Amino acid sequence: MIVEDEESICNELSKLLENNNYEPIVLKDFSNALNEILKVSPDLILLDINIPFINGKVLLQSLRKNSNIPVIMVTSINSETSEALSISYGADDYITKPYNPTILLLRIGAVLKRTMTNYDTKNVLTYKNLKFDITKGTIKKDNIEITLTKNEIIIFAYLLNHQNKIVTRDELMTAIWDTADYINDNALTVNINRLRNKLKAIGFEKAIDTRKKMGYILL
Amino acid sequence: MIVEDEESICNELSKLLENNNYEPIVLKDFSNALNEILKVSPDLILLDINIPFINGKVLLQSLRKNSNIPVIMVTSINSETSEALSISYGADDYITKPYNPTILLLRIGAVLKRTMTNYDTKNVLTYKNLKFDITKGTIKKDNIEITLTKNEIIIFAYLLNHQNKIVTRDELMTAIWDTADYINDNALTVNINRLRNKLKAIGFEKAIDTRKKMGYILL
DNA sequence: TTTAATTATTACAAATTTGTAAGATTAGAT
DNA sequence: ATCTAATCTTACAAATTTGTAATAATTAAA
Repeated sequence: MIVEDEESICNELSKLLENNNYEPIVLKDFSNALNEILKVSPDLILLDINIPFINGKVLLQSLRKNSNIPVIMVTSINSETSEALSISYGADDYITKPYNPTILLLRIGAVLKRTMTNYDTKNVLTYKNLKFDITKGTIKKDNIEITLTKNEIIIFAYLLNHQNKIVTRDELMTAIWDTADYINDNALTVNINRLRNKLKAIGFEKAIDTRKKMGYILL
Repeated sequence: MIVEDEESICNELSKLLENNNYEPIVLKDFSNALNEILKVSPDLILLDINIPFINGKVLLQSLRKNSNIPVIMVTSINSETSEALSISYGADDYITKPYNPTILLLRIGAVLKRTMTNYDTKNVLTYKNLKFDITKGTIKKDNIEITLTKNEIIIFAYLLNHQNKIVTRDELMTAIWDTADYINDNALTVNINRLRNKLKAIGFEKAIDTRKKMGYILL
């Protein structure tokens, strides 16, 4: 995700990233940046320190209260103080404008490599403003924590790994029982129902949407 | 992991990778390559197509029967046929010698980026010649599959994420119950015991080693 | 070699999870 | 607007998982 107000730079960056098999998203509404970031949940953020409405460092600080999404700070001034400050606010790396495309790509690769292997990115999936510990089967939102059972974990993980795509009932049944022609096809419905009730308890009433005759989708 | 017989190239590559925060391991014994690879379970393999004892392509083919570890093929001949063949044998990318260091780093970054985000790398951990589906809590070895319970999943995942390091009983208790001063400290011992029995059933009798007064270690 | 602390094993009861059945609701086709 | 197939809800019994306690085995220190 590119968080940057100069449109020419946004376009340049988008093209560069697309050509290297990334899927750049440009953040436009800075007034609601934090929510937007949490909603999209990008793999990495290129964050310009000088954006309108909100200071980049302040945004980073609030983001860090909810998320470990890797952030590379982008700034026009090359000062050691700036760099040190960015890192202390929770940035993963720091780069100055004008950037060298190759160097930028290498830094992105390095940050992703570093962050993709730690516990949190391997075992904790993020969905909006909640964190799903896939191993423990716990979902944390603010200070509330709920616990999922084995089948609920499988369903939620599957939906999360296919977010914004319709997932068929057969797919889910195969994920749980390794076969879709389960004796009682209602068993899935019941398990979905149980998961939904737990999600409702933490304020996600309409997270799992039914697409009749097609399947389910995690919004 | 570097699979290459020319020592000068090995040294060069190792230095390059170390300088970029990777942890290169050079494979020396080609006669037992497959087992060695599965034992080490590296994040990525640079595989020279012309190594002694075993043909690189054959090695890749046997590897793919057990593992999805990303592989970049290295060859001295630049032919489209070679490239197509490597990919068809299951390589993730292809590069020719002599390589440009920057390009190599970019390709490594690109391959890791691609592979780190798919289901198998996010939800399936590899341990020796078995695969642990962290979401379903199943361990597969050859054609045998065992199922772990919630606590066993937490313990095994924790040990796996701290492989070859001693893990204290307190750490494990905190991982399971969020607090180490659990009412009955024997509960952990019992759960370790249950996990060990299941691992024994698939031929991993001595995987979890006790380090008395210190904790446990996954070998 | 003996001793004491640490870790392992086993069986059991309580708690949780799961599938099932039976009935209620919903949405889309006619 | 009606009907029907698809999905949902609820309660219950069976199966699984879990912690506990009592006892056994092991290891490191004295």
